[in-house]
Amino acid sequence: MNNRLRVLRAEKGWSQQDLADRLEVSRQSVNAIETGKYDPSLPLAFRLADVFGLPIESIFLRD
Amino acid sequence: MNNRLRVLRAEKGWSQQDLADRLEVSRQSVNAIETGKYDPSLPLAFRLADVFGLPIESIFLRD
DNA sequence: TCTGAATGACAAGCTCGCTTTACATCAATG
DNA sequence: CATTGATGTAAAGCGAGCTTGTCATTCAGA
Repeated sequence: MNNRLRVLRAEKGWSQQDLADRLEVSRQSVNAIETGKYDPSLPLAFRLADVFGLPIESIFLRD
Repeated sequence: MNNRLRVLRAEKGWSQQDLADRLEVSRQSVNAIETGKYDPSLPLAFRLADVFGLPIESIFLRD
């Protein structure tokens, strides 16, 4: 799964730690997801959608 | 996470095995997700969205 | 009745998602 | 320089997601 997290986070001007705090996960988790090490769980994907105010399908892309 | 899988599957007239085949997962996984034992991974949630032709957010509900 | 399809559930085992802790690199700023 | 903030990465550990295999129950139909 490809994702647009890095771009979306940059648009908000947030550090990985800022985003991690909003999501209530560790900074390493944010980093691992951004760098494509693994996909987030479904609940975490929903929290990302909420934080960015976007549907899940516009943050994560099939492929 | 609450989900509407049981209803959606019934609308299609599919057995758990039918849905499992389309998703390429085991019948036990479909059953476990329907009965709320755990949430699907994000890639599997995308496959469910594709199979039902619906956005993820209309299949899985925050809660 | 008997059989087969559908469902629910359990166990063991593997990998993935996430944690904490820790260390290294790089850029900017004093 | 020395420091600080942001980022990348790694290791160990735990629970979640998914597998195969198996068994029990229910219900429709020959």
